[in-house]
Amino acid sequence: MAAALRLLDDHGLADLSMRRVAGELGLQPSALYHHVSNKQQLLGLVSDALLERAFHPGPATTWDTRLVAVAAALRDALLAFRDGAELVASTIAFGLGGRAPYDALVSALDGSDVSAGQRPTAARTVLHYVLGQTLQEQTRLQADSLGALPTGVSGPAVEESDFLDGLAMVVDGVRVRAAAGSRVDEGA
Amino acid sequence: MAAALRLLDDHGLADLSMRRVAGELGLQPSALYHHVSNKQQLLGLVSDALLERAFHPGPATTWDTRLVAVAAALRDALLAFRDGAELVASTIAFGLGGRAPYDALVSALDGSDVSAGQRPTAARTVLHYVLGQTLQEQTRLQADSLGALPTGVSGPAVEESDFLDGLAMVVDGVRVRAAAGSRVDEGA
DNA sequence: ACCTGAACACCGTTCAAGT
DNA sequence: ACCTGAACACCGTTCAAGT
Repeated sequence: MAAALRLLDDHGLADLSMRRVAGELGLQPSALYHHVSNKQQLLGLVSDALLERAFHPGPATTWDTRLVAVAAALRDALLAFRDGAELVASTIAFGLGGRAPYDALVSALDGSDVSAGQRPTAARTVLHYVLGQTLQEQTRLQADSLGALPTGVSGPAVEESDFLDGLAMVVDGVRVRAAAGSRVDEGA
Repeated sequence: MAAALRLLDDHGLADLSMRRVAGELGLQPSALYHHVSNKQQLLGLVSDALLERAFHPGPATTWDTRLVAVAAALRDALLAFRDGAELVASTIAFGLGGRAPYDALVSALDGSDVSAGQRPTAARTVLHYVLGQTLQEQTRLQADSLGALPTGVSGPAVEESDFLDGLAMVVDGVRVRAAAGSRVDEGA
């Protein structure tokens, strides 16, 4: 995992091949198949290793600040490694890793008025937002670092506020459900 | 494009290689490089061709029903081709195609109280939700079609209601912004 | 303008064989 | 249990050469 993460961060996801990982370890490619049954599974393990090292949401008191904190921590983790968003998004989509972020989002809703039935929906929605937005961000950042000069010396991190704006919208959507839940309670 | 879409739908994205597309046309692989500068560009064109054939949102009167209609039409388009969600999501993420859905979402907000500055954010948020959710849905559908027996004869399209539930949450988030916009107007 | 033929530098995966 | 060596069936891309 250490070798794979080093390879990922130094050369990108495209170079994270079975042959290169094996080479990094001084092994033949076929040796990896004694520890993993195919490349997708290895990528799932690398994705989990990345999250273990970089995904550390801090504590927060209310459910909505917790949701924002988990989302921001996930974005930070994905941006901490080259192609991190692409790797984690794809392993999550194919269900071979990256369950920690989803679980953290569901836990963030503990003590909220969002009904138990709606929490998976809320968690998935926030997760899709963070993955999609961060993937696009990271792709653009890497395109810029290869592309033309920084024509506008464009200033720092225009993207972070974009991220937080969209995130606030999603959280507002969840809040509407929380309000509906508490109204039902009050009505009962 | 017709050959590529046939290949995609019959054999999946993994088999949509330059060599297979060329073979389908009775050409050498190198011949494709006279029409396209690399594989990513070709995938962008295939993605746009897919959307042209399958993405047809119907008309709707209010901005929020329009948003839902565009989102549902996009989901339908992605599900209409094998690996459609994966193809379109990746070309959109890398900025090589699939601009039509984003544009349609922005247009859907015409006449809403969402401010001009917030419309791109709202459109991106809905777009990320649809792509992420549909990718996960399609992946699971295809895993099921290969995997074990339908143990529960599980009933039709549990996923569609999941999709609509999450979509409603996102649209609620946008609605909060629309309400904020109209309140500003009333206040002035 | 459009295509062929051949080559370069890679892939993931399998499998017999070794220790 | 863990690994090597060799092979199979592929990749994307380049480039001289043809018409």
